[in-house]
Amino acid sequence: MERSSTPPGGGSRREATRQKLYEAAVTLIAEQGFSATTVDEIAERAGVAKGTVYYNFASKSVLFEELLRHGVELLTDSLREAAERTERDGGTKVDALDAMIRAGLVFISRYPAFTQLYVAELWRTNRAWQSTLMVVRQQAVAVIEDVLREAVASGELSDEIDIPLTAAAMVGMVLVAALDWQSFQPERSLDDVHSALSRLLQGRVGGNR
Amino acid sequence: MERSSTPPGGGSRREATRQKLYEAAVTLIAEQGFSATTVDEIAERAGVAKGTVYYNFASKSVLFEELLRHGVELLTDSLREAAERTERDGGTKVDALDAMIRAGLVFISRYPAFTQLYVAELWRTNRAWQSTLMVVRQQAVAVIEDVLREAVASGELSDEIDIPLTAAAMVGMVLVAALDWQSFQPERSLDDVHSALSRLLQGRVGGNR
DNA sequence: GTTTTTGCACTGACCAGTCAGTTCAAAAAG
DNA sequence: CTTTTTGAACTGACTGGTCAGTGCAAAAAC
Repeated sequence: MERSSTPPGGGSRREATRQKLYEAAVTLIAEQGFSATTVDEIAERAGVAKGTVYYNFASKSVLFEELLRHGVELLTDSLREAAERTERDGGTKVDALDAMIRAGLVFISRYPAFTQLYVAELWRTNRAWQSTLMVVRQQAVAVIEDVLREAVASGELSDEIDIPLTAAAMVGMVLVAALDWQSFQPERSLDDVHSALSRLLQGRVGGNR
Repeated sequence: MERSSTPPGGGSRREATRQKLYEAAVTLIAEQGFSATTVDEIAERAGVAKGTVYYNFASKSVLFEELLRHGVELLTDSLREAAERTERDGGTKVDALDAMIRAGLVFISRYPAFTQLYVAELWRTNRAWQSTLMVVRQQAVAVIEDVLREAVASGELSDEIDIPLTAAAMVGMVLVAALDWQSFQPERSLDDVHSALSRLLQGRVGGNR
């Protein structure tokens, strides 16, 4: 049983296998959806035997759930980090929001398949991993809501804004713009996309009254 | 042997069956996804035999494609109508955008399942109905882009805005805010949600510079 | 006005194929 | 030696699609 020497990452052998399975699963499920993706396909794409999948994960859906948790954790960390960095650098709260938008775009362009898959599952009901999804969603949205709340507290934003709705709208703005960017005009630069969204957020589109 | 005579409802018997199948399919697929939804389930929910599904549609995916076409047509008409009505009433282009946001919200609250399903499929690749989806997406986005373009032409909006990206961002804003509204705080009124989004569009959130 | 025919719309049992998950002996890796 | 992986065979439930047959109301025939 050939094995490709020591995995570059440094983790245990098992962890490396898990990672390969995540990567295989995420692209396949993003393309085809969870149900249409077979365990055989995942194993093949990852270059392991089917038995290995079941040695590492209890079931197909457990693999998927852990994938979701893993991915959203990356996103949440990245958003939080962006906000904190801005804070340290003496930026305003609005600057922090802007930095989070950029961080969101960076994340989506780095992990487009994960994003796709997440969006496709988020608003479904009656699925096994529904609760996992809710928890994980709340973690990510909370980061944005926190910054919005601070911005209101500091008087930077009007206290008339609706925090959860505004957060959701911002997520949607970034998500859809980024997915469209990736799918339909991938030649555009990240800065391009970011500046279009900044302009929208900062009210240089709709005219003010 | 003439068939034509119209049964009570108004449409032919066949059309009524098709409608029932659409309704059954849209909720099931929104909940579970395309592949996880069986033709047996669709038939049962619609109260017809499985054979009837295949009598009316060539295949499961054809049923789904026609469903997509049908739904997006409703949306597109509604958006266009909102924009035209505003125009007739002497509103500005920005007013038209605002009216379209409202029309979007109304549509989503009326057909949440369809919206869910559409979002879940839109960015997938390698699926049979990919091309249908693209066509239908373009129809809807074009309506928004047209109004944005007119607003720029009339000087109402800066000509520095990126039309396709701004349109995508607006779609995302409405989509995600509305889905979150439906899923997580359904008690909110449409006006509530609409005013939060208006505020965002019209730059009363991010502070101006 | 009664009987017969026609064909659309629908039915549901059935089939051939697919897939998640299991099993396990053996081999590789460490 | 222990942990991990392999790989192939197997199971049993499930699924998309098929097809011979039914019901029925309008049309045709008488």
